[in-house]
Amino acid sequence: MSTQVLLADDDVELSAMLKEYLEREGFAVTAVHDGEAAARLAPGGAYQIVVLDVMMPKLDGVEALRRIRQASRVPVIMLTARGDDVDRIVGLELGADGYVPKPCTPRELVARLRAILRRLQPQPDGGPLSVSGLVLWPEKRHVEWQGRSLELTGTEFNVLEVLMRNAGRVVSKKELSEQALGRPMARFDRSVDVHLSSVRQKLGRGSALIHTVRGIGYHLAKG
Amino acid sequence: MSTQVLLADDDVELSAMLKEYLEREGFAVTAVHDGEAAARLAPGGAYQIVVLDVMMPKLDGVEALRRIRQASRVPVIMLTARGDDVDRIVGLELGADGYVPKPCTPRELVARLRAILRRLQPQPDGGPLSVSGLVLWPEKRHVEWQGRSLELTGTEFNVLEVLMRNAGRVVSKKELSEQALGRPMARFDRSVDVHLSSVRQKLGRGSALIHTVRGIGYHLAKG
DNA sequence: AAGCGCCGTAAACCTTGGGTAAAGCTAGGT
DNA sequence: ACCTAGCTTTACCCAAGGTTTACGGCGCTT
Repeated sequence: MSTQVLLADDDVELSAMLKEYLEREGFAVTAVHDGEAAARLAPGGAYQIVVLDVMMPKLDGVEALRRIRQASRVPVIMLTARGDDVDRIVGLELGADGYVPKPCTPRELVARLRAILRRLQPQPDGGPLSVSGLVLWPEKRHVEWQGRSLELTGTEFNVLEVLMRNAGRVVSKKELSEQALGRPMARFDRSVDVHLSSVRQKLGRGSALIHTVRGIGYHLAKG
Repeated sequence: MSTQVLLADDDVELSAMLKEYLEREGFAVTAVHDGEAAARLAPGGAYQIVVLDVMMPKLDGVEALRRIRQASRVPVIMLTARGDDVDRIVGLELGADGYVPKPCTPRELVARLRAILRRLQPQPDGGPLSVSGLVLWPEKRHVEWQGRSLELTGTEFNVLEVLMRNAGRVVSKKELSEQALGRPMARFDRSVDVHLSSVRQKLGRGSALIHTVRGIGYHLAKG
């Protein structure tokens, strides 16, 4: 089974060329030409990796990435103008897994794709996470607490997933903001607190599992 | 051979304190107090790592970094005002290798230095500290005494960590204030005493491990 | 033994951070 | 255009915890 790639770039000719090259290299490529389509298709689970051009009509790459991250942790590579470090930084903070300066040769892109995929392989994803009575299926976006299904919103789910992936250690609010909300934490930003509060409410008695570490972040008890 | 650090910060007192601490941690420190000197010395190859305050006379840290990067890839850590994401972004864009929010404890800075150096040239570090029945995990901010978890506040944890890192020798109250509270000790300042008192209470019988050395500081028994 | 300075610690004080309800704001759906 | 779900911001309150104060005790010095 070949690797499914979602390629989002508004330059139709360039896309075609990259697609052809990638397919010759053994990838299966779906090409779209605006950020909206990318944001719609990427989280569906059909793709192992997503390539996003930063400059795109309707929705630019950064905004598309933000939306994707609200629903999915699929690996994303950003294509940025060469030397545009700001886009690069913003992208990485929003949770991009890599970037490639543009213009680039198809070979550079493939090398980067392979590097990212190799780096992410060792994590045997896909199985459910299970921590002290909580069971979470990342792809199904479904959680259960002591066998009962929890009705969480997208962000609440992300918050809980990050905590479960790091069960047993303190996760800083900064990390939670970046990984679960997909953006750097700002001063006076209470969003993480509020989502966490909601998660606790929905957990009911189980809320005791999540321990506040004042001035740092939160901690999900393991074991 | 110890690691050569170039420290650039215009606050002379703070520099002296950081220098003292870094030297006790095994670094060799050269301190300068403006960006011009930093930019002149940093690229020479004499230093393994450079710490730059963003706010400095003559040449600010960002500009100094820019000049350094024209001539050298020496690792650079920026000291930025807490929460100033703009400086942070600009710094990273220009090729800084890390940043530390200010004010920070010397311990935070050292941790960051070690992290950067480790990332750039793999050196092991970071396991739990273990001293006569106490086990402390710095990253998890968790301590156990004879297998039982201790519920310490942030500062109490810092105090105990400093004592454990220096187990077997007397640690002065001045050092404790600087390293655990992150500020120089003032006259009539009893804060260290009070935190230490709390730690002892929570240690219960184990409080016997910590000896008061009248007129100097405290001593945590090793072995 | 008297005096002084240092320490232990309880308690007052005060600042900061977190919980959470509710208002504000989008984006998507109908 | 309106409605709705859900994320963010705001606002208020309370609690945690850091610092300062106060006082009592102990030890060293003379």
